[in-house]
Amino acid sequence: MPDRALNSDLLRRSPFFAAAGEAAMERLLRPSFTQQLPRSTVLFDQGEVPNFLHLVLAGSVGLQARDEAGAETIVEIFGAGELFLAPAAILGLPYLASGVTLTDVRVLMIPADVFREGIAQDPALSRAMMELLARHWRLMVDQVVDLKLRPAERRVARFLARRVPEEAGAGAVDLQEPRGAIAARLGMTPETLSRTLNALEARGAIRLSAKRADVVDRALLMQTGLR
Amino acid sequence: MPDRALNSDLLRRSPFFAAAGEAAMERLLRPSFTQQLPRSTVLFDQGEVPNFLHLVLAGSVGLQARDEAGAETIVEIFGAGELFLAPAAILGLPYLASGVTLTDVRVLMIPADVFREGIAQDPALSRAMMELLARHWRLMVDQVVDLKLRPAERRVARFLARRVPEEAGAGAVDLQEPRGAIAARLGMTPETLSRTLNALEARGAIRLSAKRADVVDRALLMQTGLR
DNA sequence: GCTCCAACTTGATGTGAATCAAGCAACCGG
DNA sequence: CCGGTTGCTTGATTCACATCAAGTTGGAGC
Repeated sequence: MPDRALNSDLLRRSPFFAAAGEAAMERLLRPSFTQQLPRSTVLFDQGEVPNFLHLVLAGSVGLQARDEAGAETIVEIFGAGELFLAPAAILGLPYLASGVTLTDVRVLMIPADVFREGIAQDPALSRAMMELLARHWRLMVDQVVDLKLRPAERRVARFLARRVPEEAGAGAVDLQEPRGAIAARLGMTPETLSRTLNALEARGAIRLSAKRADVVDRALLMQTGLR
Repeated sequence: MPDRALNSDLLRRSPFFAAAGEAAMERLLRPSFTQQLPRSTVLFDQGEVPNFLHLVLAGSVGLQARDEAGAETIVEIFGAGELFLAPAAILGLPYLASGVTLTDVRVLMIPADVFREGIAQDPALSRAMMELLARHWRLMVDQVVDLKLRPAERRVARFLARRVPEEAGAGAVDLQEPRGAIAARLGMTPETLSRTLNALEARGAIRLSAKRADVVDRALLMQTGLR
């Protein structure tokens, strides 16, 4: 099956499975299955106990948290190749956020018990897991710093820049996920995001088209004078 | 040495060593040593490569991040019994924040290489580490939700409430660390923190004295109508 | 094609918290 | 005891961003 081959190629490339090794990958994959889901599907709900780990094969998934008043936000967006296990699976605690598809999505569903057995027995897998957790912790630290120190325009600029290959001076950034989701991830309203993107375009740093933003000048985008 | 006995008791109680087991604890502790440091000491600096893991024995330590413009904030505050290894040690990457003592502090310094060997060889330790990372990830998720959804007064209320035993209706919260540090941890200025604490006192939820806040009415403090 | 609805943008106004600017207590060394 | 520094509070003002309120655009369904 060509599709299956394509998937396993993506998996092998993912930093997680690269570190875990073929054996662990084989072991986790055997009892797993993929699912094709339309946008706005709830993968799991805040408060549930995890039965699966999710690995995004295509599209993107948002971690959506709801506070006591019912207000919602997106904590993080995970794209193709990312395993986002919500450490809930490790701790055996209820999710503290929901998983919602932000685009049409293909996900690999890995049974949580198989995974738990795996990390108990396979040191390479457990090592890979630790590295994944460490990286994810750092992502969140970075976001906290972003929210505390940087104004909206700068957050948007960084968000776009991070999606362009490091060394490239320019590149296209897909914005397939709804504006509202991106805005929530960045801690602002859709209105503010819209205005900010326009401002960056006016500055000549990006060019907007339908579902993408073309980074024209990375240096300009990241310019520190940027408010 | 009575001091040593006291420490090891604290250590045994810490969720990390409780999970890691006596053997791992013994192994990590042998090559470690403690240090007594005055307030405002830098334990390690953003950008450095980690040589030690730190376990707070007394006092509190702040994870302080600096952005490109030189502005600073406190990402998290760690208190007695907490191992805060900045996953840098696992990944072997430079710290993305500095560690600064917010009070007089006693810390246990665990050599990073001993720790790395430990997690490679001892499954119980590696398991404990994973759980620690998972818990820390959740702390950061919680903080992101806080910053995105809750106004200043509510953040302060939650911060105070989290420091009172769950089931207790009232209790004293130590505010030993400088106001500026607490404000930064909460993503606000010292001025705003000061005003907010006054507002909570006016509301009758807390009573302020020198270096502490007495939670008088936990329910009132966490009241959802609270702006 | 036209209609309807959701997603997004654009504009006008409001506001929570930052900033700016004094005060004021506690603490230190002399 | 006293001048100076440091940390905190209090008050006046400003501003970045949210909120509220129309547009506008683009599909999806018929």
